[in-house]
Amino acid sequence: MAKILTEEQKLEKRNRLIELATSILERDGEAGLTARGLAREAGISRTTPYLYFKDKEAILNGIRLQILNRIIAKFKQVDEKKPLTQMQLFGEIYTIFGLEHPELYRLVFTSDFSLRPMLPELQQALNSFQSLMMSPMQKAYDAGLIRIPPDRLNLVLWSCTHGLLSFAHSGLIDKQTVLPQLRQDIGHILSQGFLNQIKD
Amino acid sequence: MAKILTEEQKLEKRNRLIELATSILERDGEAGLTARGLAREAGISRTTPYLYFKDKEAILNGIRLQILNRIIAKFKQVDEKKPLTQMQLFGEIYTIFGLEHPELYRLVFTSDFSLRPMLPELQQALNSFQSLMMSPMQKAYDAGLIRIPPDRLNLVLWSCTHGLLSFAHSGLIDKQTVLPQLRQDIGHILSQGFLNQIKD
DNA sequence: CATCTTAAATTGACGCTGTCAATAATAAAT
DNA sequence: ATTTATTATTGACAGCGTCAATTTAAGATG
Repeated sequence: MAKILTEEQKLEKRNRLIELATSILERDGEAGLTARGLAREAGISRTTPYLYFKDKEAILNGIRLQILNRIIAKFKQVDEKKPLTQMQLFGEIYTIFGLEHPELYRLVFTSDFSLRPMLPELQQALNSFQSLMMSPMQKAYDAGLIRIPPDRLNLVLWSCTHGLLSFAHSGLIDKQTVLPQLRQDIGHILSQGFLNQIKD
Repeated sequence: MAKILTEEQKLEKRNRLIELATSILERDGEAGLTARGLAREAGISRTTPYLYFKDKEAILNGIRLQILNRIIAKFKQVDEKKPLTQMQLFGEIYTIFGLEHPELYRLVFTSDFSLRPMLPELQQALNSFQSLMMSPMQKAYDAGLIRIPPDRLNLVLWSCTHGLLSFAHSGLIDKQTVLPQLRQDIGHILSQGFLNQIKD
């Protein structure tokens, strides 16, 4: 059809495909997301997606990247100074996203990156995400509000949250118990085990 | 070939297929487990598995059931009276299984049962697993060793463990950090937050 | 203007998958 | 020996990811 697409136009087309793929994923689940189906819904021919993506995995990586950036953007919108409150807000944002977008969450946080090494761009986005997630913990630790190193606290809270979300997605526990459980038990864990006693 | 197979013989064939499917799953991952490949390795024709399983999902359910029973059997081998030690042993058994058999673990504990209802047999096996997992907590609670209801404690510990395993499987954290992290932080959480102070 | 070049898109093809329907093979019953 | 019922196989279909060959059409060149 066309010739000489600006690099920008190419990226635009690629991004439109990623957006569409994301919505298909959310609607039909991972098994329902196919390169051919994506092309069909985009109104292009079967193999055209392969002009913009090396293979199906590249499409998935595109989605992963977009989702991570979405979450990062939400974190950055938080306007809150007290580190502990900020930490809690980050946790709620993360959890609510996981509850509202099970398929997207699963794609980002439960894929297997242990065989082929992770795409560098994705690795970098994950690093940004992680350090953003940990920043309030770091601040709290530096301020003496917490008596456990931030990376360890992060791992405890993150894995606990992730575990609950995973069970909720599996149907092993009720979705509605996730947030209350987290608020109650993480609050309990923090106040009893990890926080220094502060008078108000 | 044959006619009139004893119900027992049928089950035997079915179980042999499940065993084979399990080893394929462990070797090649979920994507590498196909009904046709299973038949190939079993030395039978393409569609013969469908005589013993309604569809591919039924094969997966067979594997899930077998694995759960394996874990349950390991729990039952534990010979330990002190409830807190028993609880810890159960946790280690669970975690080590998850570390050693990532594909099997994923199939059982991260599949999506939220769309179609879970197979009743599987639901029942899961219930057995859960109540076995919780039994030392229940005992500890009854004995006044713990000040949080067993179901809540179970959810905290289980989700934290599951989260770490899931991250290890994804490659987001190092496998070797899982057990130490659990021993350290769960121990910490328990002693600081959930256990009553006992003199020795 | 017409022609050439080249990037973009399409169609064809291959082997793989899950699964249904039709057929074959075989062991027991008559 | 023939019938019957059960186990197994083959054929077939649509869908998939993906590579190769082909078509399309926009800009460059004459």
